[in-house]
Amino acid sequence: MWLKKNGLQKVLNDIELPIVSIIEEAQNTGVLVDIPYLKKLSEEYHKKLTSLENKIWKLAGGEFNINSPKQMGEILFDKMGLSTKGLKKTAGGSRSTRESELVKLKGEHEIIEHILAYRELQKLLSTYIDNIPEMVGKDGRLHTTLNQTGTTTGRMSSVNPNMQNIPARNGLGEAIRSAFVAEKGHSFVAFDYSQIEMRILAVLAKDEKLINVFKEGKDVHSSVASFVFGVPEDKVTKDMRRKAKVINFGIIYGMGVNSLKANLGGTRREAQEFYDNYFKAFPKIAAYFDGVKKSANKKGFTETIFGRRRYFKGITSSIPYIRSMAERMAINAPVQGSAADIIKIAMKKADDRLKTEGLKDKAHLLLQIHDELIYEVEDEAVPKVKKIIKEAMEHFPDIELPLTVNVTSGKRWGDMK
DNA sequence: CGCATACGCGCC
DNA sequence: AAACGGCGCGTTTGCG
Repeated sequence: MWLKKNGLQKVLNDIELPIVSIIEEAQNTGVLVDIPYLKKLSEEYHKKLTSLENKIWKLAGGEFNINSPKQMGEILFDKMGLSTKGLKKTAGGSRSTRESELVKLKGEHEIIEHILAYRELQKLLSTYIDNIPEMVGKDGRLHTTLNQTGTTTGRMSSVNPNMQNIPARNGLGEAIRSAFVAEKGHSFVAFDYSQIEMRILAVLAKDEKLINVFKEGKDVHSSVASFVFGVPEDKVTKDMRRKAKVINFGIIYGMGVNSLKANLGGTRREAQEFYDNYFKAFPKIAAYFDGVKKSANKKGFTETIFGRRRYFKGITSSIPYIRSMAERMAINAPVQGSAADIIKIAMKKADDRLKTEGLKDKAHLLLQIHDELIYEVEDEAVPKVKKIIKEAMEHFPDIELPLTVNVTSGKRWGDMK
């Protein structure tokens, strides 16, 4: 009754319920882990960690707990007298020692680079390398728990361990991903939506310019740069594209002028001008954001394309900080949530296709990582599976622009092409 | 001793 | 490079 009243029956029936068993299967399947590989990595990294620890203690002129931000602040700013000018405070009012602040001190003392290197290794060892082997089951596979309704926006989450935040970016991260391997005679096949949140923004805002960028298969950052800077596409410089990328990325999080300035560098004026030019180039997006805020303020919730709601506290607050935060959440929720809806629907469609094609026992879903599905597939079935799952994920005839899926495969998660 | 926070940091 | 939106988790620290 309550669901019907809130118009969420379809979200439950058409999106969530059909994937309950699919998620359960993925959990039961698990991911095969190369434990000896992790043990070797652990030894290697622990050696480096110890060496860095000694170097840091030497430069600091004494031993302390490098893992303690409190002690780190006292050493750097009190004992060693490094400048705190322009450094951010933590939420609790202490001098922050997070990476973004420490890099500002790189020129002041060589200890900084060693601290950053230590932090990176410590994080990888404690969270992943030394932890994961203990969680691997008797079957040699790691079985995460995927929380289907773990977030306010509609995304899933993953716990014990969180398989959605396994390192991916830097060189060391790749080394960790390589610990996850496909069964003999199988490969990983990964399908990821390209720029899905920008595409959803284009759809939600009904912005023909942005919709056309995707219809024509153009590079979204270069195209947006061309519109915002008012130059032809072949005159878009590297720096223009970089700036457009920052604003494209920030816009779906409800970014304001201040955070744009912080992220672009330069003066407030320049940031304001760039910000204004963006919304001048995309007036439909400005109008859409305005409408979302107004509607959230009036109704107390936002909706995704498929009717999933998120309710907000603070959207009517008179405290600017509280209200701005709620407004940023309100801007982001339909975008992030619609993407979550789409991939959940795609999970069901992909599963149906595997069944009708008789491939259900040759391809198993392992993970969903927000805009990406990862399967383990029998080698001989890989080409067929690539084709049909890509099709299933891209087939959204009611969405008025193409949803593009990139496909990669490999024997190790850290080595996908 | 266990538990809750603060902090920092991994992912999309 | 970081991180406005969304998460989970390890370590430290302070408290009961």
